[in-house]
Amino acid sequence: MARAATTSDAFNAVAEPRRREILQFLATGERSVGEIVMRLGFEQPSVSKHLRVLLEVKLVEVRRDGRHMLYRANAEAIRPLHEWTSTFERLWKHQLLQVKARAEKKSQA
Amino acid sequence: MARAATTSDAFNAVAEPRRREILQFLATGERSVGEIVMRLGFEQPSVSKHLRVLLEVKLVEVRRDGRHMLYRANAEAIRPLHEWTSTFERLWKHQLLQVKARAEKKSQA
DNA sequence: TTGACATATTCCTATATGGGAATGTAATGT
DNA sequence: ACATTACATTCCCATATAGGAATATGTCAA
Repeated sequence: MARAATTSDAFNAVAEPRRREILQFLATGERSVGEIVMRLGFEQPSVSKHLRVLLEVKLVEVRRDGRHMLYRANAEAIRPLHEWTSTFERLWKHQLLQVKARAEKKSQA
Repeated sequence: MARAATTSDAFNAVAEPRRREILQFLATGERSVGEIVMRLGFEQPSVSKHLRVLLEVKLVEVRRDGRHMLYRANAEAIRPLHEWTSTFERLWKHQLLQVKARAEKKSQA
């Protein structure tokens, strides 16, 4: 088997850095494709293709306004990622304390 | 260009579901490859290969114990993901309230 | 040394990508 | 009807998988 499709879930969709940039820009509000192109400086077809992927996994939603397509982030679809990473929160806080403890022990010696 | 390498960063590495399963299992403590194989039921070479990817992006660390290789999660490497998703937290809370508000308005009508 | 155990690597292949370039489609103004 | 604006889609291609099978490497025990 090959790698899972980018459209298979939010995890795969946001693996692409440009899609993350687009999402973060959309987090500031509804934007047209042209505004995204202007702001991020990607090629227009590239932006459209990335938006399509984001749309398929419901990370964004669209509505038409004349000839403009207005995209907005659907934050709800990012929650699963947030929750998955949260299961490690306890762990990294713990690990940070250990690192600190070792550092302090060293500075004493 | 093709898709970015799975080893290019934590985002790409955790896009693969089996790697997420491995990481979550390792969050419960240090484990040998054999224990991971037993617990998750993947082929041993598959586990080794996934661990290699996780290792390259520093999502796990290893130490040898006799013929066993003991892997552990490095939670610190997951933090960037957590923080990225956190930037949308405000947004989804807001969006949830909107959904609720609409629902209540409807039930009144 | 030999064998058994634990893990890693290599080879193979089907498949999905992301960018570039070109083209298609939809909506508006005149 | 036609030109223009705003997006979307298609075609092409180099590249990186993930799994399966087989094999290599490393460690210990007798």
